[in-house]
Amino acid sequence: MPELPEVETVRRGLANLIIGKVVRGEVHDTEKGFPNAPQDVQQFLIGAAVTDVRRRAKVLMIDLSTGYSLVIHLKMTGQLVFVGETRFGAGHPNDSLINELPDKSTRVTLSFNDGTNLYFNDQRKFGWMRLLPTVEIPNIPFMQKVGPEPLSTDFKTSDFIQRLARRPKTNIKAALLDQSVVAGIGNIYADESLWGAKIQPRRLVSSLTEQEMALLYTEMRSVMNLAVEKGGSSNSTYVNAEGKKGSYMDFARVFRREGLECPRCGATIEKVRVAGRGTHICPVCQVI
DNA sequence: CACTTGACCTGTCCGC
DNA sequence: TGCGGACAGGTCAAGT
Repeated sequence: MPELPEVETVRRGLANLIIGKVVRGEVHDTEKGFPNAPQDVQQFLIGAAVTDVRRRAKVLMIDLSTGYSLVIHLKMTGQLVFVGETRFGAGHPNDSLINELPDKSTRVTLSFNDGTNLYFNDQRKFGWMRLLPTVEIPNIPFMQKVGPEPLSTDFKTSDFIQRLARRPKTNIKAALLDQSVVAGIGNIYADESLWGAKIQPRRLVSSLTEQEMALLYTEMRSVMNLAVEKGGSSNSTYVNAEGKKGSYMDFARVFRREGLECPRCGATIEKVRVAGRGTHICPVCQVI
């Protein structure tokens, strides 16, 4: 799932579904001891009510009435799937989840006292979930170094340009993926934003003009806004617990469109490797 | 120090 | 069909 728009979509769904619910029990896989020491789970999680669901960068926070929070990073393949007490009708995309979860990718199951469940699934096990005092969250290393929220009204073009300038000798794609520059951009929206600004991903940050960076700022925000509006991108059959499926991929201009026509100039989109990641470009309009 | 590369995992897809 | 390798919506540690 998860870049900023996907995590924000999960956040909105969870906020609608679990705020006010009380945690009845928690089962986690013993391999990595999620989400925390058993005594903390017993004391600060079981019996706690969910008071809020927040997001910072790609990190979700489920705040609890005990002053603790579940802090979650989905990394590459993490999912939070809510399964309600009401059966969906046959044929509904979520119908099968009721019988199929938990499955082998389920790392944590949270059960609520009304019989509903929230499953943290993560095929590749890169993701994590930690139970922490809410006030301690800003002190974890990730929060200490993460950059500003790109869609915040406080985040101006000049901030973007100044932050990019801290990484002059790296390429612009790596800089966009660097969470300390701006929070929440990942591989999909980096490629989409660079295409929008007609910037070749391998360009060194120091080679960009102020105009190019300003255009990139505008394109990046517009891509992120559209993606949030569309519920993010889904490349599998996964749908969230509200039955909504992210549709941004229907609007993607380059991402996973190699071999197809550039919607701007008609040239054939290519897939290359930049900053260690698969990277989609129009070789004609994203000039060196 | 800034920057790049591998490691962390499992599953899937693609070519032989 | 079987098998090896590349690759995947992210981040961190270790290397240059």
